[in-house]
Formats: sequence, structure tokens, C-alpha cells
Amino acid sequence: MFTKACGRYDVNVADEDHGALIRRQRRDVPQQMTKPQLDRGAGKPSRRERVREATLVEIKEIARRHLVEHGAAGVSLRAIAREMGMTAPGLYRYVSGIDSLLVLITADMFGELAAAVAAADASVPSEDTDLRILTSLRAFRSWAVTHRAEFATMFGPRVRLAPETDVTPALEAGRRFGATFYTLFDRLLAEERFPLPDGDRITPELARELRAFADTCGFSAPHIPVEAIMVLSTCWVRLYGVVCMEVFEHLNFVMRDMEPLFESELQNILTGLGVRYRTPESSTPVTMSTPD
Amino acid sequence: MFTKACGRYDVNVADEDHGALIRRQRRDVPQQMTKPQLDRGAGKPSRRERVREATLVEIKEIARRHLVEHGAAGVSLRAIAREMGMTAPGLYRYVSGIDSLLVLITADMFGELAAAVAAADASVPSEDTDLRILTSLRAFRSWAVTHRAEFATMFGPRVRLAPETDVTPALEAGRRFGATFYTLFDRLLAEERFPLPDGDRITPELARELRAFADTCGFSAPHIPVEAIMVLSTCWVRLYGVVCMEVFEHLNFVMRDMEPLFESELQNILTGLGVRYRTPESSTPVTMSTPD
DNA sequence: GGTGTTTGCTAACGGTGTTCACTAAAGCGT
DNA sequence: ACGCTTTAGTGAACACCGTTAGCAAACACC
Repeated sequence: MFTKACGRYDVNVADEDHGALIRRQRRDVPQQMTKPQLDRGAGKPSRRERVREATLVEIKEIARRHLVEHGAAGVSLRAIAREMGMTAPGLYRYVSGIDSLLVLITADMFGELAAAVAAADASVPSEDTDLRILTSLRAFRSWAVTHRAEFATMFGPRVRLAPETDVTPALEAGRRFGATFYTLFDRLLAEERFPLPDGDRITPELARELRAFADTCGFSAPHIPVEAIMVLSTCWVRLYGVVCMEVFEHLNFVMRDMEPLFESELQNILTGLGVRYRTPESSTPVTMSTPD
Repeated sequence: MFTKACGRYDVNVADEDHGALIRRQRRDVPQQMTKPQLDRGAGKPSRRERVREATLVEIKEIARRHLVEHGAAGVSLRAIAREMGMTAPGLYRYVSGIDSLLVLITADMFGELAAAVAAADASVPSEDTDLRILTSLRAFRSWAVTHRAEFATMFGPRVRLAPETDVTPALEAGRRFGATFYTLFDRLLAEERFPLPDGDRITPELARELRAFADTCGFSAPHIPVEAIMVLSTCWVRLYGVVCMEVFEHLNFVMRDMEPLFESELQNILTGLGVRYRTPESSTPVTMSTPD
């Protein structure tokens, strides 16, 4: 059984594979190796670069809209080009294929999510760590449920992408997103809010993985004990679980509104972290129409 | 902006929509309304029914193989038909489209997962509730990591299916799968292993959702308190989270082996349930080559 | 103005889901 | 055994999809 690269995915063909299988090296963004001859590298972008950047942004915007309107499977280069008044092959001057376009917008979306969380975080007094955490986590869920399609492509299985696609831009953005929480967690740690779990319940293998986790994610202030990293992982897993379950609608037929369950989980998680939980109403810095 | 039903997904077209939009009622399995005239309803299936059933099974088998080999996006009616030595339209005698085929195999996979868990459960002494739970949950993860593509389509976002697709068969199967765990949980409850959480931390909204959950899932032995249902939900969310995170490979670049983290979460969950945790080695009923 | 880069188009190939009209076969009743 | 009905499967067609190759116009720079 041979596989031949044809169309969108490699797909088995019944008959023999005629000729050698040539997997061409994909030129990432074609014909762009020579910069605008003049070395204006450090200076302001040339007119060409500006308009180029603009159309790339337009491509991504339309792709994004198609994503939310028709789901990940509904994003297609041809439809995007049609809407822009050009043809699909033209887009290859900007993106090296549908896969890389999806990766690009995924990276963008991580940026947006991070910004949304950061904005929520900044909207409360910076010295109130408890409230900041509470607000940030709620903002995460809010963004997720109001951006279901986006969340699914960011945090769901990579079902659309060909397996060999390079996803590092998205990973990078995801890493940066994670950093949003690390600083808050670091504060909790510094304030010694919660007791670290029993160290001898952490097997050597787990310790190794946790160390790798902390190192790769950059937040390895050298003193951080593995126990703390484990707590962070656990919390993240629980948050991820409850939000995924809501966005992927796996309890849909059984639970109409998932917010109460989320709040309950949130309460559990925070309590374990020594953070005071407040109900959504009581935690908003009430400017509730106090008539003066 | 009009949308026209064309090809796989509704997609916006730039030009006007010529003619009325006729959304034909999809006949579920065509030309099968009249049973084989003779009323052999209760008797053994007719020869026709048997061969029909056989080809349906073949279709699903091939689809399944393509799913694991090329991912969900790689399952196509044309490829399946090609492999069976027939043409794509012929498959419409058996399935009403690619979507319903995917739903069908999803339902099958829930059945297999449930069977795998049940088999693991049955492989340990039935009176040892602790070990049964431990084994069942580990079996769940095992199945998930050895059937990643399947797990992704079962528990991930419905990214491939058109939004209006009827997924009830899959949901039904999922519900049956859940029941695998309910009985075990019921035992825990009966044995009063863990203290129920504070009832007044459960808001009325949450209580209502939890009740609905229990009712719909059938395991509403009328005495079950909402507190217990909440514990069950929490556990399920955590299990779901850690397994999803592993299968969807969201910590891939940061953690090579996720098993230690899973075991750690498992330990946390079980401890909260009053179930004794045992490491994988110590929990296997050791027949470890004791030379006689 | 000439020259080289960049952009976008057309045409083409091979893939997809789905419908429709049709043939051939199988099953059933008499 | 014959005829009728129901079914299985085909081929052509339509509207999509991603991607490549070759070419012509637009642009930037000298």
C-alpha cells in the first residue's frame, strides 16, 4: 500500500504508485529571499512591506471569521480568496498553505486570549492577589465560551492539520499565554499561601517531568520546588478539564448551564491554593449604580 | 450574504444565490421503508439483511482504519468505496453521508471503550472495590493513549461534523459508557467511603444542574444526594482533563511522558474519594514468576 | 527608461461530498 | 417458471477543496 501526496491529505490509492514519490521542499513564503535590495532593514518598512503586511492581516481576519462562522473545517483558501476578490493561488504568496495559515491564526488567538486575561487581571487592584487570580481564571473561561471555535482549535486535538505540519509558532504563543498565569502563581508561592504537598509522593519520574516543564516554560526561578510545580500542573489540568468539557459540549445533553460547575471547581481549586473564593457578584468591584 | 449548500459545508459565495435555496429533507437510509414484505420481523434476519449488515460492518471497519491512519480529516467516502471496490454513491445505500458515518463509528468506539474498561474491571476480584476503581480508571487512560484518534473524535470538539448533524447515537453510546463508572461510584457511596462536601456550598443553580445530570444519566437511585453527584462530576472533570491534555498533546513540548502526572492526579482523586491508591506495580495481582 | 523583483492570474491535476437517473440483480408471490 | 417489486450499485454531473506551474502585469530601484 502506497500513499501519494495528492490534494489535501495523503490518501491511500488502490493502484500502484507510478514514479518516485517526490516530496518537494515547501518554500515557506516564496520568492522573498532577497529583501528590498536597499538595506533598509532597521528603518521603517517599505511601502511594499506595508501593503503586504496589510493583505496578510486581511487574510487572517477573513480566515478567522470563517473559523467562527463555519468551524475549523470551514476555513478554505478558495473561499478566503473569493471574498478578497482574488484567486486561491494568489494567497500562496502570503501563506505557504492552509495548514500554516491555521497555525498562524492559532498563534494570533493565543495572543488575544492572553491579552483578554491580562486585561481582566489589570482591571482589579494589583495588590489583591486573590481577586486577581479569581478574575484571571474567570476571564479564561469567559473567553473560551465566547470563542468556542477558537478555543477548540487552540486547545483541542489537532485534527485538521497534516501530522508533519510545523506548529511551533502556535506553541510559542501558547507558552507565552501560559506565562500570564505563572507570575500570579509565583506571587502565591512567595506569599506561602498553601502548604506544599508531601514531597515523597512525587516519584522520581514525575519530578523529572515537572522540572522539564518548569524549565521549558521559562518560569524556573531556580528555587521553585517540584512540589509547587506539581500543584500548578494539577490546577491547570483541572481548569483545562472543566473548560474543555464545557466548550466541547460533552455534558450538553445532560447539563444546560455549565457555569455553576465551573464556579464549583474554581472554588475547589482556589481553596486548595489558599486563595479566598468569592462569588461572581461579590467579587466585582461593585460600582453598581450607586446613585450619588 | 447568502449561504448555499454545496459540497461538504455551507460556504459563503460572493455572487448572488440563483434560484431558491432548497434544503432537501435527507432520507436517512433510503428506500428501506418497507420491510421485506413477509413479516419475518421477529424471526431470523433474511439473507438480504445479513449481507447488508455485513457490508455496513465492512464500511465501518475501513472507516475506522482510515481514522486511525490518517486522522478524522482523512476519512472519506470515496476512499472507503475505492478500497471496497465500489463507488462512493453506492455507500449512500448504507449511510446517509459522511457525517452520519462518523457518528456511527463514534458510537461503536464508545462501545469498545466501555468494553475495555469493563474487561479491566472484571479482571480483578469483584469485592475489592478500591482495586476495581483504580484498574478501571487506568484502563480508561490506557485505551485513550493507545487510541488517540478515536479518543479525539469521541471526546474532542465536533470539528468535522456539520453543526446540524444528529449525534444522538454517539451521545447514547457515551451515556452507556458513563454507566460503567456509575455502578462503581455507587458502591463507594454505599460503603460511605468519603465525607460528602458541605451542602451549602452548592448553589441552587448547581444543584438543579446536578439533578438533571443524575436524572438523564439514569443512575438516579432516588436517594442519591446532590453532594455525591457533585463529587462524581468533579472527579470526572479531573480525569477528563488529564487524559485530554495527554492525548491532545498540549504539554508535548514540555513533558515527554505524561503517565507520572496521570498517576499523581489519580492518586489525588482517589484519596479524595477514600479509595486506597496503589502504584501500578503493586496493584497488579502479582503472579510475578514466583519459581515454585 | 531599463531591469529585476513581486504579485496575482489562468489552467490544470487530483482529491472531496452529494444528487440523479439509470441498470442489473435479487427476492418474493403466484 | 414467470412477472413484479425492491434493492444494490454505477456513471455522470455539480460544486467544492488544496496545490503546482507558467505567465503577464505592476512595482521599485538604478
